[in-house]
Amino acid sequence: MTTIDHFNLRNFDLNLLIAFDAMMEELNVTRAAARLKIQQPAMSHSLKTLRMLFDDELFVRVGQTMKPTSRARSLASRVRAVLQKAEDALAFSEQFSPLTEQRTFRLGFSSELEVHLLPELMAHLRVVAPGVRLVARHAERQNLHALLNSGDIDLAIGCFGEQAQWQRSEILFEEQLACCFNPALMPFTSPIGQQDYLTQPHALMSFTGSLMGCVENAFNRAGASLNAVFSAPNFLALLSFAQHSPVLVTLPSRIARRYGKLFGLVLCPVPLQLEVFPNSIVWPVNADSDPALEWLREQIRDVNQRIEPADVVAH
DNA sequence: CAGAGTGCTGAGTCCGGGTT
DNA sequence: AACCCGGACTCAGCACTCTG
Repeated sequence: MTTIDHFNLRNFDLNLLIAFDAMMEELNVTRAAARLKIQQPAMSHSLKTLRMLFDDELFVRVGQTMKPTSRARSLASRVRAVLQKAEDALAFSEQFSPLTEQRTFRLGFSSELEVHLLPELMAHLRVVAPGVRLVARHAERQNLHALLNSGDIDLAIGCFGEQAQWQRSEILFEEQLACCFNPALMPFTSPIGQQDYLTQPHALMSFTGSLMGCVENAFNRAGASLNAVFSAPNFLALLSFAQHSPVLVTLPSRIARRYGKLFGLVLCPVPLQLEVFPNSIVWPVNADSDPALEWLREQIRDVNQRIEPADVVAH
């Protein structure tokens, strides 16, 4: 491999080569300037510098055109080759090959997505990328930034609220709430009326230690308050509780639909106009250029779409 | 008269010296 | 070693002059 004299290159403005190439293309200072999106005097200044550096006129005015000198003509092909190589180098990006890649991804999931999305995602990855391994971590609003910041996870999926400036995110799906109850223990049938919904005892998911958890603001904005008697960070505990007690469980509609029946519960829409909860893929900005993570985000979108194409609970 | 070249200016960047 | 500051330098644009 040949060495590069960085000191000499440091003192040579490589933009001058671009100006030279544009002049060779246009043979006109004004048009060459327009090509580089600069004003004609700036191009003229560059030409003056090039003339000084190469100790040659390079282009001489003959009537209405600028004729290249023999020195300029001999430089032209070499300058073009340099610029072409630079362009190729900048356009190059590392390719990611799912079938041959050996890599461990570390993903953060909110608790419901751990069971709802992760198994299907892993099953899918085993087929399309057999060399890929996955380490799942539990991620919630409270620890998301720390996990991403420390590099403990490559990306996270869930309902996390506002992202930091050094993070990127894309909405994967918008979640609605639904409720479940054991019809044998409750004095009504599905669909439940608003009055019953607001007065009956409730169990909710919460990661904050409060009874209402992250849905509290949504209910406040809807002008409603629930009679919350139980909260847990795990939806299985809520469903199991509702199986044995006369209580309403309000939780993400995907979870309610998929697991409610397993606990002998009936599903019904929440009889309130509540906002939706955006669930996003979140990753650090510095992972933007990683083709493997870009590929993984695409797989997550695909798997999510396959699991639940239309995530709607009818009101 | 169209287009190239020049002088001047402002904005941005670099760099070296002083200070903490 | 890190930070700050002021002077020097670079670059591009404006206004104008020059030239073929």
